[in-house]
Amino acid sequence: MIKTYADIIVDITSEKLDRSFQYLVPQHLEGRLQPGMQVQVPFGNGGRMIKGYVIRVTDQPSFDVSRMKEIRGVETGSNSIESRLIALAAWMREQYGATMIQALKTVLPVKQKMKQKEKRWIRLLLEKDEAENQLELCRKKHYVARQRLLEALLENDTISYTLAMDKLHLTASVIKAMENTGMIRVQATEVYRNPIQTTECEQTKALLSPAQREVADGILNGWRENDFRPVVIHGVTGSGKTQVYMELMEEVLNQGKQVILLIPEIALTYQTVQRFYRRFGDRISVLHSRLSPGERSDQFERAKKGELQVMIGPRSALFTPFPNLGLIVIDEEHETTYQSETVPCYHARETAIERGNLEHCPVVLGSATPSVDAYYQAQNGTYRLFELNSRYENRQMPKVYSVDLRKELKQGNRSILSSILQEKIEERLKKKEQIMLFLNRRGYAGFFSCRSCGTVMKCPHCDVSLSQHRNGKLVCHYCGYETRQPQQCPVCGSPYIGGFRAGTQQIEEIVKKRFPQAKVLRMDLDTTRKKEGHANILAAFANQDADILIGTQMIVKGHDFPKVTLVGVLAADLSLNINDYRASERTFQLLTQAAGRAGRGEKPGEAIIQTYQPEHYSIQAAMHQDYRAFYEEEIGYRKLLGYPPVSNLLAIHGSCGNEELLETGMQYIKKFLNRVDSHGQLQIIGPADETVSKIADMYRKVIYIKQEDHQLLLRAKSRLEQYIEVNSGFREIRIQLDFNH
DNA sequence: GCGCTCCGTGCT
DNA sequence: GCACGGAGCGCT
Repeated sequence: MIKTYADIIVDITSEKLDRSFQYLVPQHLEGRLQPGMQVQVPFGNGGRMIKGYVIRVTDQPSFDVSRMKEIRGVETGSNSIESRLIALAAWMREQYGATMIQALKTVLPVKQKMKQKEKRWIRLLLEKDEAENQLELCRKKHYVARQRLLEALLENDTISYTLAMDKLHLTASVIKAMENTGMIRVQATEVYRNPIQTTECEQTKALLSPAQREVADGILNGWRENDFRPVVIHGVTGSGKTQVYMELMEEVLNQGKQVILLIPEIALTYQTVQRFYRRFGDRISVLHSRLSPGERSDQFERAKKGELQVMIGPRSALFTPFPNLGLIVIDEEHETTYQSETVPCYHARETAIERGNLEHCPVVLGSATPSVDAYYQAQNGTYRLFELNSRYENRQMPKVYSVDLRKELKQGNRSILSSILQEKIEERLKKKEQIMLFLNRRGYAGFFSCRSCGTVMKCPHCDVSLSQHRNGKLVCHYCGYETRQPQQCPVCGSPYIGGFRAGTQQIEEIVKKRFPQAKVLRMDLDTTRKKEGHANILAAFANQDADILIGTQMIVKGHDFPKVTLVGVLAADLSLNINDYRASERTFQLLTQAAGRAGRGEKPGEAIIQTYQPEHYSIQAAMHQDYRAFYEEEIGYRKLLGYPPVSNLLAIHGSCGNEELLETGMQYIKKFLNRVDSHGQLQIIGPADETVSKIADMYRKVIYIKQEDHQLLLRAKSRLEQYIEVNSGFREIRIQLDFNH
């Protein structure tokens, strides 16, 4: 019989203990222990019993067995929210190649490191006039300390204890004495701050259209028949998916369960939240990136205690510790922001589905342009598919035209605005309707180059070109390197050196020059940097303080401007040229979403897509607003080349300051993989330079492995992880594994 | 997080 | 020479 060992994370919130400890598995627990289970283990010199969570069971000890202690017992009610979330973290670790600690940190609420020094408050117990009498009394008796405190309390009936001590120079004895007289009370309440501030609101309930009703009923009927497969709602832009979500949420809430609603951060605006608030009242709370870790964990704490029923937020809201989770909704499921950029690089959609599995709760994915991954699963029956094919109240879909910029150039128009677009803008301005101009900046850097020899100014630390900023500086977007704009080419000395014009600022200038009568707003990183800048611009445009809104991707996400009847996409195909198998998918989604901004009010809308590749299928499909056509074309291409979702793709990213060391390291990995893969089942590609081959002086290389069988790939991944851990040669190289990203 | 060790301080 | 206590270490 082989002995088994368990890696345990102890339940002590301290940076120092943020790693696993290995324990012996006693005979009676052998084979019964599962990751995520809660156990009792002796810890520390005193052998004091504490809670721990199993994160891995293995038959290979990685610690001196003679010094190892034994697991004492399994928690009987080992089904707490925490253990379910830890099981989710274990899955994330396995799936996305992270350490358990990294996974746990993303999943569990950040408990405050400062041992929540119970913040104490002093509260005035007296009525105002009575307090003033007391104050007068203190003045007479020259009780200066009491006087100061009363004055402060009259202004603000609760003040923090520490503030009273420091600012008002009081001593504990004074406060104690006053507390004994019954004038004040010292209390240690935790004050939760609800990030939503709103006025009283009636709980409104919009009637569903027949199409929405049908979708909602279809989904609910499935649940009643215990069909808990994930659901994809493919609803065209403006079809009112939100109302369907609300209907489903209502049903789940009525069963006494809780709901998580994920929204891309960029769409998480006051208006969106208000809509849900109006329907569900203060049972909801919102997470967003501006919340401090403390405020965030407050919200999680409230959710755990059952004070909240609905959590709305970006991908991190997925880990809300609801005791009885009944539904997870992911709006705009195709959005790239659901992919985490930091380790573990989890995808909220996949992780939500796993959490759904663990908690037996359904997951609903909604989008006007479903991700190819989700739609593929819906096609093969793993997910259920529902469609909303027309807009709410039968509003018309926008008419979409494409303009071939090559022809435009032949006809002598060198402007970024095609003649048709200029005409249409003119027309809308006359009719006092609004226009959105969308610049697809993905894959584009505002580079600065020499017109004579073609030298492009590059960052000395990264393999990217520098972008030109208005302040006369060139900036690297990867490492923040800055330099003055040179007056002449550093290579050939030519004075004809300058920025490649295509940024939003330049477009703003061009548009202002061409349409001097129009009021123009620009939304990009520069204009939204200020706090609330983002919301201010959107509000101004919604108020019709401007005729034209110019911006990058951030203007196309989910905003509803009823007066917009024309959307112009200035250079549709910039994102087609990036080196990524999802480039076509991203382009199609962006174009469809952008076009979908037009005609959301009473008047029908139009969209103009300017492109150099009008024949490309993702542009064709976006023009005809035909998702199916796009999907069929795209899935064929993915099948042919072995990309997800048809096949699985594991990326092994390596980065290192020493290029040679990196190359040999990556070659070793390749050799190892070839050894493991004795049957030649893995398709190993690389090592090759990353698209950006150097960032902040760290060279970057990548190996891709393609394999249809997910399990087979997972096995190769864990073998590789062990190999890297054991071989000290990899200490200098940062290796990051990434699944289907 | 908590008990244990180590070392400085101060008293005998 | 020893008792006390604060800081910091390590826990499987």
